[in-house]
Amino acid sequence: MKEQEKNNQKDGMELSILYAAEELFLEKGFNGVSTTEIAAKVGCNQALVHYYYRTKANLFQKVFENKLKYMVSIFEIIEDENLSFEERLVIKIKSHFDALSKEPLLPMFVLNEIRNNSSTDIIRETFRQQAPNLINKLEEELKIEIEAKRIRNISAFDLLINIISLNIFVFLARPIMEYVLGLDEEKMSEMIEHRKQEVVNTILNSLRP
Amino acid sequence: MKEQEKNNQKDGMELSILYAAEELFLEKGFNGVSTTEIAAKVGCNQALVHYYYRTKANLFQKVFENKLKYMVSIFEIIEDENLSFEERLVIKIKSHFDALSKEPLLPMFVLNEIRNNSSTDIIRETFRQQAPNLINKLEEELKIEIEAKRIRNISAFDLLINIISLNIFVFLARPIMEYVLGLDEEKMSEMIEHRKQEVVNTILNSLRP
DNA sequence: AGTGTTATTAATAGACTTATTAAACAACTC
DNA sequence: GAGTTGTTTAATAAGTCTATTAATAACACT
Repeated sequence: MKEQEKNNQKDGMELSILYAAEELFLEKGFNGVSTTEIAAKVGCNQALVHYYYRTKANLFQKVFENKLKYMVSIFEIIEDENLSFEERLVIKIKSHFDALSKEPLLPMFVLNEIRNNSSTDIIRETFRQQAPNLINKLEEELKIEIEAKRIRNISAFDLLINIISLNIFVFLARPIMEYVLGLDEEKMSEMIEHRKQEVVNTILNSLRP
Repeated sequence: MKEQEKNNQKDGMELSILYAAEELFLEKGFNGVSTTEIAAKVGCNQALVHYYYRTKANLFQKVFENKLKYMVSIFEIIEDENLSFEERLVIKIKSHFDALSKEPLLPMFVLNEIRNNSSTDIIRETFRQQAPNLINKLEEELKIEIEAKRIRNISAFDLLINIISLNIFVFLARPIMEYVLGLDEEKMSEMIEHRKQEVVNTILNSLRP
């Protein structure tokens, strides 16, 4: 509905299709969406989807690449040298969390499509490009802090996994929580905001020497 | 292959089908598996799947219920009154983690099928039966510890979420890690074992007052 | 206005899926 | 050994999905 008016008019049929596909794939995954459904959402003929993207897999790949890029870009955070390690860490955690808030379906989407081992190559490449850089940087920072006995001994890998685990979960489990806890939209975002702070507390506390 | 010989012979066609379905659904989800594929795995005619379970959805439901039961049963742990809170907590964390190790595909499976909002009723019921009981018990224990200033102030809900988040992630992200880090089977289980200890450390540390 | 190019649609082929049905088969009872 | 019951199979209806094709509409340019 919204996507339609946004881009249909002039330039945009190709993009409209991409955006509609994006939304649907995020919600239901590759197998859960048909090109017919995408066309219906855009309000165009189903053949048009194939006209622009040839195959469904092709279209999906485009969506997936975009999302994956966003997912890893989350971690590229501006480092402010004036701040302490702890202050920088808090910023990292919170901005990671906030980025997920903006795309709450992203974690499930990526994890699930990885399970379906579609497009493993893109994933491998994307992560291999980003992960080592990220970990090495963090490792250096940690070394200093650990040696100064300001935090306990922990590897960058473990710290990163801890942060990601804690940050991601609430978005993965959102549907469960909604009905198990019976939360409405508002209570839900309150809870999410609360979790953000709790993750920060947990991580910081867990790092004390 | 293994399932076939296990149960095909006498009593077992009905169960063979269930087990084959279980394995396939866990691996690929509802949409990713056809009754034809299930039959092929069992080595029987496709109509037989429907003979015993009428519909694919029906069969899936049976599998899902079983898995969901297992998932929540993980938390029903024998409480040893002689142990300290910390000791009991460590046991809980570790046995939760170990249970997941035995069914590493379970978290992804459950989370994903919840997203596809198939069978939301079963989920709601199952969790509503178990969750409050679990949380209340933990809440009581926590109260004592917090009042005695042995741990920081934290809600049972948050602690539970923290534990589950940290424990689950490594199984969700296993496929990613496998190729990103290039780990073989052995290195992988080493890493998993390492993570188990790291989760314990993180949780315990994070609870200190 | 006419011609060539691009965008869009309707129609449909071909592959697969679920589910049903009727018939073949096996096992067991009397 | 004929009949009854329950199990298994082959065949197939009905539907959906992807992808292609041929025909039409829209547009751009001279």
